[in-house]
Amino acid sequence: MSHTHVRGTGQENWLLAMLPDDAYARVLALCETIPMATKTIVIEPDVLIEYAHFPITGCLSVVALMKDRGRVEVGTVGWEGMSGLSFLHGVETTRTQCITQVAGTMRRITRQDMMTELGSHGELVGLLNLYADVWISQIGQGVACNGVHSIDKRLARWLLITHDRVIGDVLPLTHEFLAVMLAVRRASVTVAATALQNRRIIDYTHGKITVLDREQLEKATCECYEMQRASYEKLLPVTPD
Amino acid sequence: MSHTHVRGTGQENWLLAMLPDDAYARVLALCETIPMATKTIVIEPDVLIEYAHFPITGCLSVVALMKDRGRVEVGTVGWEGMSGLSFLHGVETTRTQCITQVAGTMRRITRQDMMTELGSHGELVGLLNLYADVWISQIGQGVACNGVHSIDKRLARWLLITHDRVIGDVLPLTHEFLAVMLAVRRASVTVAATALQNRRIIDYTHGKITVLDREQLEKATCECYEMQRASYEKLLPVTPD
DNA sequence: GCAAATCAGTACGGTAGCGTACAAAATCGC
DNA sequence: GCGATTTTGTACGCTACCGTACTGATTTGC
Repeated sequence: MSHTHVRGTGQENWLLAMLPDDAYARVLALCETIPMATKTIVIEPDVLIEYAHFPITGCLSVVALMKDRGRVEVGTVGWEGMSGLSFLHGVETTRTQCITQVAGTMRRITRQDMMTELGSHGELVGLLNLYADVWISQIGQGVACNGVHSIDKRLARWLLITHDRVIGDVLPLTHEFLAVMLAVRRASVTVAATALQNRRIIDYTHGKITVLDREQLEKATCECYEMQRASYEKLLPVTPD
Repeated sequence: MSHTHVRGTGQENWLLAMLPDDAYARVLALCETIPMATKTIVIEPDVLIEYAHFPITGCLSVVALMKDRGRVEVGTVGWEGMSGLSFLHGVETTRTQCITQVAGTMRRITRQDMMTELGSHGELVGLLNLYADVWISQIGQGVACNGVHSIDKRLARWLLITHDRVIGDVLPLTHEFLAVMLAVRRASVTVAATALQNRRIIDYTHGKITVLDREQLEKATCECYEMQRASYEKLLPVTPD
């Protein structure tokens, strides 16, 4: 494991794992644990949010839908976070879509159970507050990065972020999908990815990108990855392993 | 007033104005009301936040500082909002800078008074929760917009956002400053601004941009302005005037 | 095992925006 | 009012990325 690598255990979502025992038991009893297939839409824009999702493996993507049918990723949610953060703020719809990016196992809780839990006990509220702060930092850095950095660097950042959120070194992602996430042409992704492959930093076959040399990948990206990672570590100290 | 135009009264910050009388009196007693000069830095990255600021007139800008000394605006705070939103989440530092963009009058409250207020009473917490949700929507749309829209459109959006936050139609902004905010060259701003001026949509002399035809300006921008405005209006219903 | 579908490689002209530079115009300090 | 400073106008070659399109490679479905 690289020194800067933050990885989930694949056993439990971080927010849930950090709950004290009694709160954990209480919240877990409200959750359903389900497999989530790629491209499942878990939140539609401006539609009452049905569930909050806590990924254990796999990850979700928060996506802004543009009028011209364009789509741009705003942020990524993995084992460290939750979809439906609006619930924390007492809001039950959002203007962005949330879609499964990498299939995995997730716990989900209904809107009503979530609102009841948040209204009656403070443990989860405290953790979600920390997560909200991190989320704001993340997407703030995303605004800046999308404004000024090249596709090469943004691709590397995106691979690192996803690598942090899956188990293993294989990311089930097509160039087409990456293009949507980075808001660039599919062809641009192919060019950037080919460059990384030629440098033996990644390898890929159809729909599967393998991270070969994470250290070099970190060197190939912009500062934004490090910023984003640091904002997690400030607030979400990783349990020793 | 244009049909889509949301403007402050210049008398009070919206978050404070929406407080019930007793809470308003209590919070106001904790605030200091001060003039704020352009370019005053109110929050430094990773430094303990001293105050939360509630603009009454003028506005603040949240800016990401890049390692190469580049700067990119993440979002804008005016009469509808507050700097130091982290306090809501129990966090006392942030990774972005907050700087005065347009001089004005603001109320400020110390970290300790703010934390005490948030911990002991719920009225302000409720409003800040709504504002946090709006803020997240705003910067999410900013991620998308910076990713895909042209400088022309982004400039128009930025002028509209600022116009919504100042009293009158004169925005005291130089091209140089706008360039930082949009993360583009100063020369690019001049070209885009000149085009708007030729169309009689704006006028400017050194450091002062005047909005002449707001309706056309709205037509010249991308959907992102409308999205951002809508997210305010959903949560912050404007008092009738 | 073969057809259909998906995914990846590559190319080419077009253009938005960059870095840089320099000069003109407006404003400020005194 | 005059020099110094700030702000704006404009130009030029350059690069990254776009839109589009076509081909080839791999996987999937049956």
